[in-house]
Amino acid sequence: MDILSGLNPPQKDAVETISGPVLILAGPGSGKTRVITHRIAYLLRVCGVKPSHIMAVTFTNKAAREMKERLEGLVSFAVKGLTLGTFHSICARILRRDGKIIGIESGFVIYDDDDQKSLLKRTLHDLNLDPKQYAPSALAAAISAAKSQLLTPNDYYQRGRSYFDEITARVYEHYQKRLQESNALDFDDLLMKTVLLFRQHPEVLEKYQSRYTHLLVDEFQDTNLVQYELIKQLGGKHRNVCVVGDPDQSIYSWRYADIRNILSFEKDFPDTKVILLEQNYRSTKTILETASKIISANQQRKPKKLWTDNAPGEPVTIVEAYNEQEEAQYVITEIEKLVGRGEYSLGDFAVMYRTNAQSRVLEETFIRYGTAYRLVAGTRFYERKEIKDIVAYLRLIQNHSDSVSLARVINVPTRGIGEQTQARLLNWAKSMNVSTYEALRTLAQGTNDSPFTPGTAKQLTAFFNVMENFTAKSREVNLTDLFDFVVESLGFKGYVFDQPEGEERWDNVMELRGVAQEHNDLPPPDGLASFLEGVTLVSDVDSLQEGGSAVTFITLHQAKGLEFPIVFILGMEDGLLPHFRTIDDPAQIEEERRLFYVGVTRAKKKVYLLRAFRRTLMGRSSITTVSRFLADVPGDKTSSASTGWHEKADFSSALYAWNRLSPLSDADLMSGQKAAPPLPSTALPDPSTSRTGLKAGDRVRHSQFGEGTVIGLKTTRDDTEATVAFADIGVKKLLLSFARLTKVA
DNA sequence: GCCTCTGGATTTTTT
DNA sequence: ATCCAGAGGC
Repeated sequence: MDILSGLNPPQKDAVETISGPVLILAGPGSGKTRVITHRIAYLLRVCGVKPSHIMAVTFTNKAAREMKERLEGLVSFAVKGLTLGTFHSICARILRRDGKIIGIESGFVIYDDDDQKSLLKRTLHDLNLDPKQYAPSALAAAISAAKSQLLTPNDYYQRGRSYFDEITARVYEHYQKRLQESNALDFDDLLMKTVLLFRQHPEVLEKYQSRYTHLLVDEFQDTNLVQYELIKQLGGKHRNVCVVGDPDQSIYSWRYADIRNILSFEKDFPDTKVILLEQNYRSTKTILETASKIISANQQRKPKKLWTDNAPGEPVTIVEAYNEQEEAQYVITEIEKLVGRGEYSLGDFAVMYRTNAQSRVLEETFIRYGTAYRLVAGTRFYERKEIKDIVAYLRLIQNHSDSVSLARVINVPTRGIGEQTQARLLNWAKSMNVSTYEALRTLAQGTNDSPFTPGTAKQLTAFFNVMENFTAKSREVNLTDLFDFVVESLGFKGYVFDQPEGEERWDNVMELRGVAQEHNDLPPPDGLASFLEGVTLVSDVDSLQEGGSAVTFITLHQAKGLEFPIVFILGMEDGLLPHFRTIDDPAQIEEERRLFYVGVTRAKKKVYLLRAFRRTLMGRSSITTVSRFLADVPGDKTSSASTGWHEKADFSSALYAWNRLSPLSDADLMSGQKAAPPLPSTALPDPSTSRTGLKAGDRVRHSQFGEGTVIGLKTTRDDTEATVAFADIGVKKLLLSFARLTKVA
């Protein structure tokens, strides 16, 4: 049987044990993804299970997409009807179909963190609470914590101890009311409401339980209580539940993931078969042994014995740079050296770090050297204002109750509806006990009982008519036509162009149009719905395209599940890794160590661990402390390198003391003591090359615009903008982080 | 009602 | 260092 060939005995076991609960404990690089895809293929091809009876849950949409591709490669036909996605996207689907019974309209919108924050602010305002005293972010965290433990506002009242708990309970309750009014759910609601739906309506649960005869859950160590509850509910009938995880890679406890789910699983499913995948196929012996040493420093864990047949390979290189600029320079120099030898290409390298802020220096340095890179996250496309505005219009079209979107767009582009008017409108709607949108309708129908002057009433009515017009259109035409209609009716182009970097913003809008186009084959209302869902539930890694000719910059968290031939881990300093916010809690330190472990085990061939002697954080430069984790890295597996600043500085110890005492800037200290940076800053930005490996003159292809020639590249704060001349469309400026430009030979 | 300026906060990780 | 919210001027 070809589905089983090439698997080792425990892998084979994991694929073939399809009845009853299975817990697969899979070490890094042990072929976990392979096992999952083969298992599904086995179910389909050998056991004759229908795709529609299988649910597979992944951590990211990207993982889901890749799994589908690999699966289809294996079974060599298109798999239709399989339920495959993240917990969030699967729950959204369930609630759209069956949420009505617990008061969720199928057209609900999903509020992201930004929307959540807006709504919380309004809630605070309603409750006469000072947002300075009760930080919306802290309340959001508390509410999210509550929801992750299935606590309703009522439960919260009963648990409340401190004054802050009391406040939180009140805010939570009111916030939920506001969400309900807006027909909106936040991320945590997607999970929690699904569990509640199943609890309150066993007949609905029964429907799903019967349908899904086989359940698979990846990254089980990072599930929270609600997700685990869902697994128990859905798998409760057939009990063919297979969960795959690695406690040593649990790094999301701050998102209320709970390792104890692994222990609970064996208790809740007493006949669980446990399968260990311990052979590593990814890394060299040196890397695997180093990683094992690191993780065995954790007290709260079960020891396990990972092994590999791979060659010993090269030592782990530990580097001490002078500061973060030099740290980045070392990375580049090393990469250029290895690429120069022809052994590796840029796509083989990943640079990993604890905090997103660390990517900045990397970017600056890579831009200066003209080395191609790609940053995961950073520029979050969907967080741009012009994008959020359009999306808010589209959301409001789908769901007139969406108060956050309404508030966002009612005066965009400016139509003379200011804060006063908006506050008055909210109050008026409240007094009539209708939604804001319905209040507008009343006004438009010509009531003489409104609190507005005729002029203001006219403005509001105009806005209402615009929305009605959009809504009518949305029922008739496909998504891009609707998109164009909205954008044109609003005069959005002119509006956007009047703002700084207008052209760039406009091109972003056009990129969004390109995304909309992908939903065009669905009939009118569905296209909009599926587009909006995709827009909210995407994550940053989802857009990462592996390989290619650029170095990957990525946080340690995002790196989970990925692999690269060569990995650099930056900022091996106490305060960064482990992060200073975790340092007084041993449990959290252990999680930081797991994070480090995840980073190291991403590497196939070689690992570099870097630290800086001095580092500037939040505007303050100070001398660092070596990460305590380096003490766990076995000395016989490492080699040290230096960027040479010790030797170049003749009085390094004096310099050290001086640094401690003197408030002089880095520039003062470094003059004459350290090699000058390779290029003066006036040489940036280099117009002829970009971090994506494109240069002026290259032929490229764009999904919408067709083929064109790059005529210029400009690096902005967090992105590269390419100016491309397209044959049919003319000259366009495109953001490379988003526009999928492929080079044509 | 809208725009600009300034002081204050802010940075851990994300579906 | 950078971003955001609130205050004050037009």
